[in-house]
Amino acid sequence: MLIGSTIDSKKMKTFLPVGTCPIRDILSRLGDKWSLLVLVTLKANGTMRFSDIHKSIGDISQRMLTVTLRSLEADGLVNRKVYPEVPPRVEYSLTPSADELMLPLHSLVEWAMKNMQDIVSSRELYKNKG
Amino acid sequence: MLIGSTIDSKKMKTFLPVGTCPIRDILSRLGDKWSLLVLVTLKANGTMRFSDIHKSIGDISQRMLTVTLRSLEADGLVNRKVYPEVPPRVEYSLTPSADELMLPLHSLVEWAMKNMQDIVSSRELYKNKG
DNA sequence: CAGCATCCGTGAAGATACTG
DNA sequence: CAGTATCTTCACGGATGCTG
Repeated sequence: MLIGSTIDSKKMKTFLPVGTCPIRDILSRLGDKWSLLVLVTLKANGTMRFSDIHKSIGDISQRMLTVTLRSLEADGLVNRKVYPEVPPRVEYSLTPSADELMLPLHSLVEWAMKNMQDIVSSRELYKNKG
Repeated sequence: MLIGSTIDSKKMKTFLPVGTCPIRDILSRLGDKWSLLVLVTLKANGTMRFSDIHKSIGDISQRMLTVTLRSLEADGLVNRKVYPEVPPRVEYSLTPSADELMLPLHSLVEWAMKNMQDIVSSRELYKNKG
């Protein structure tokens, strides 16, 4: 449940604006083009170097991988460890917080797998008629 | 787990591009600015009219509410029932598919509630130092 | 290797006005 | 009431080039 309150005469539940609602905030973060994919990649492979994540995902640009990793790091979802070597080495891994996130995410993924066909069919139907 | 395969010598798990991956597809849908909020609003209030949803959410534009509802309808997540009256009345409700979605979503929300403070703190910390 | 800087195109979304 | 139409803005993300 989002943070809601009952404010009008109809007893209708309403919700806080995005700036103060944790769910809207977090979902919009995770819902960007790459965050989720980076998290799942790190989950699947454990600690990874920048170039490995890049190769693993394939169609992400260097810039967007950097941006995404920085954002996840800022949110405390990934650890970033720099080794002062030449050539440089940077390793990324999930934080405990992100590990916890994987469980709800997993059930969401299961829902998606289960309902994927229906959604595709529904879209097709909607497109061809309305 | 996303749809992955082991392709290179490092046994690194890789993932399919967005067009063919149900999870990336669905998450990007749900991760847009308003879909989730509309779904949760409908879950909390049951069947609702257009204007009620509009009032309940508050800061969504008429246009974006229409766009979002159409998208959810196309995906088979909301029912749209039009009553041929004057003035017109249109009622929206969740489909069974969307109802199922609420469970994984709920655990995601719980994670968000639980970790919200840490995330905010982490962001603050990141901003002030790096 | 792991990035940062810069430029730029595109689509998402807001504001406003109008309608059956 | 429940939209549609149009215009505009702006941030996301891609491409490219450079660097410690």
